[in-house]
Amino acid sequence: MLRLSTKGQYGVRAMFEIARSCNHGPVTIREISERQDVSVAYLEQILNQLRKSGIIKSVRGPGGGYVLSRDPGKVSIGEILRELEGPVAITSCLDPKEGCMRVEGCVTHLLWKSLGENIEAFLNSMTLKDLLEGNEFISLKQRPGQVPGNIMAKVPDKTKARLAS
Amino acid sequence: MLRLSTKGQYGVRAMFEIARSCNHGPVTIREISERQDVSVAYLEQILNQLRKSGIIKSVRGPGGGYVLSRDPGKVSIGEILRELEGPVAITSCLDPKEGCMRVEGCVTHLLWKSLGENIEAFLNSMTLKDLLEGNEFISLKQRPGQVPGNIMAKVPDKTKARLAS
DNA sequence: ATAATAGTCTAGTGATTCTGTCAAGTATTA
DNA sequence: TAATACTTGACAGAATCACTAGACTATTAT
Ligand code: FES
Ligand code: FES
Repeated sequence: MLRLSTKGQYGVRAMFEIARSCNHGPVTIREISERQDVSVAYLEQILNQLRKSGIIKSVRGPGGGYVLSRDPGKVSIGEILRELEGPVAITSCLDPKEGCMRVEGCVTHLLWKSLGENIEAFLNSMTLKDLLEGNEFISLKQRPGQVPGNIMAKVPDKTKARLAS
Repeated sequence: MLRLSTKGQYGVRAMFEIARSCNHGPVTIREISERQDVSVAYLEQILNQLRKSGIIKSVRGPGGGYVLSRDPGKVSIGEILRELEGPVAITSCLDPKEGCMRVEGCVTHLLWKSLGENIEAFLNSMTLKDLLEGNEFISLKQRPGQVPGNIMAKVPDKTKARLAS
């Protein structure tokens, strides 16, 4: 349940690639495609949508590609996903475009609303910088009984190597 | 993004109706249908699935209907949804039935995993009893700056009346 | 017995959304 | 002017969703 579409997933992975090269000039769609195993044609769609929102900028012609408009620390995962898939809306009742006549007196409405707010807070608190640093597994909230632990403990060696390069 | 199917939503609302009458004998599908505006035929499917999981029991014949197998406080929303829609799986990579070859070295895998665990914890912490008491809007976690406040403050009068009866 | 009540089970179907592909075009640079 | 790269809109197959239909079984009251 609660699956994210591939569009959103690929979008975040593409943004990671752009963020990773933010000090090395623009990244081409082809490069992103090769590094993340997503077709060029599909990425075109996704990146275009993100460009229109102003989150990334494009450079045309030879040597061109995509660059971040902002600091990686200022781009949240929530923002990327909202642009590609619309706002979090667990139920149609909570979708600004739809709504519901039964909200008043509905026993579950606040439940879904609360869950949605939780998710949104999580996604907004996570940025591309966290992804670059391998911090993505730090939950927004530590539940009772859970201990933070060593930040790099769970990061695979492979990832460490890529991040170091 | 991240929409819950109507099946899950209706399932929780149906379970609420069964829980509400847990001291008044079985509830018929017809009653649930009328109180929650869901078709009898669709509810048949949903309740049958929940019955097979053992979460509710059925009584056939006149005067029959459905009853809870357990205390409302022992039935979590997570359990209901898991039964109807499978486990939380933000991405196919996290779905026990699918998986992914790229997990090692994938920069987003832990992000989605962490989000999924957060959601699951929220859903598991919420029970039918909370719904009956109108506590459903208490977020699992109070974020910094948020104050708990009066528990019944946001509950509509309509709901209060229904809960009192 | 039998009629009425109420749950059980299996299929199937139209609508929608998802997950892409394709092709023709525009802008920039060497 | 050729090569590189992004831009845009249309479209199509597959999968999932959100139900509906219909035939069947079990229980109780009369
Ligand atoms: S059914 Fe729409 S708010 Fe509950
Ligand atoms: S793509 Fe499957 S784990 Fe990241």
